[in-house]
Amino acid sequence: MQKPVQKRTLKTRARLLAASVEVVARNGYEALRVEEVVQAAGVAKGTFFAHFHDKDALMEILIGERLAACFDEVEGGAAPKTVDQIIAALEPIHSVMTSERYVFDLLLRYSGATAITEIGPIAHCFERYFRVVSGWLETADVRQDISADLLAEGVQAFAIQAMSLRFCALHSATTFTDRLQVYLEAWLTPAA
Amino acid sequence: MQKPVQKRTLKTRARLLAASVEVVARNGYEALRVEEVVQAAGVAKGTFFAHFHDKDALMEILIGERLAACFDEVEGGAAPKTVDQIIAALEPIHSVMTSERYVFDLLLRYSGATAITEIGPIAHCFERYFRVVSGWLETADVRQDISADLLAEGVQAFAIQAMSLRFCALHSATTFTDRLQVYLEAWLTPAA
DNA sequence: ATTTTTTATTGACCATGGTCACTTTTTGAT
DNA sequence: ATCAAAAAGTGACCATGGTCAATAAAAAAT
Repeated sequence: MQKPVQKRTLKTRARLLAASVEVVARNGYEALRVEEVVQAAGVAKGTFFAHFHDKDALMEILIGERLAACFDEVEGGAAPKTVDQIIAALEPIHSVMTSERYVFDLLLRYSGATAITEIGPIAHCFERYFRVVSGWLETADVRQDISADLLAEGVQAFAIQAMSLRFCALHSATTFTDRLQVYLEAWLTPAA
Repeated sequence: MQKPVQKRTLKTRARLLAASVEVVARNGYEALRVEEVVQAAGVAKGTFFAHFHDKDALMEILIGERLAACFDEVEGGAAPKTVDQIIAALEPIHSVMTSERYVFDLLLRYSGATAITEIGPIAHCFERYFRVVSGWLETADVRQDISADLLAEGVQAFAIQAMSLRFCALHSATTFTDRLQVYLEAWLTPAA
């Protein structure tokens, strides 16, 4: 996968990815079947697994790309200063992350790199989330007693918590945004 | 499943659970195969799925029971007052939760109730986690500007974050306990 | 006791992700 | 151009979770 020298390889991989995007567009991520993808791409099943270690690896790429596009957009704008602005700025990212329960579960599963040598697309996204938020917090209107990095880790933890509860029937009284706002105000601008 | 009136049903279910515990004891949760369980229990495969909706439902029960035992133990002790004491008190629970990556992933996946009518064993555990910690925080040496409930939600979020990073090769420099301590001090006793 | 009805069990079968020995294609050396 | 070696592709096959019509057992009705 590191050195796809042959032109054929690139073309096959591109066909597989294009077919996957198409299949996902039709029925969502969860409903994607490898069989469907290889048929749409016109290759054999074995070829799929020569290009992607497993189905999850393909999903990582697809979802990772979508999130990367979100990050590009988000980083294009001005750095948010307040809690409300931060939540608003992150909204497109959180929206994609919670677009499907299946997607969110997969994100959590691959949020950390298993081995140092292979940092997957999703782990990259979480790294980027951390860096972006940390960058904002350095000049934002927030508590200064702890580092922006630590604050950013907390923002990530609370965002994940709020997204988790979004899928939970028990806590559906509060909306995702409202909950995240309560969390982040308590975390970023404590009054104690 | 609600009304197992027949004695036979209870016996079969008990045999399946006992066999499962045995299988898990031998090779861990991840390696459990339904085929292995039904063979050990001496029943047909279909019987398994008449008693448990799917493999995950069995896992929820097994892991839920283990966690419940931890909670019983933890709740038996005195209420911790400081961050260090809280971390120490929760240690047995966090230990089980991170005993296997497979277990942790499953916990995250079922931490929320899908439907209000059916709160699974794992969702119950997280509810209990929340209640226990919230109870402690009411009389603990922590910030008082926000409710104990909100503080407890944060503790849960940070604990999950710390546990996640425990499985992440990128952030293995810091240990789980150290990281959680940094988080909770910043969350529960902010100096700003 | 016999029949009927409800409940539990069975195992052949299916769906789907993943493997691998073999074939085909490409590349590079002669 | 020809051939040997390397890379890519193939599809029959496997592993495993899950289904369901048929069967057996238990409970209720007669």
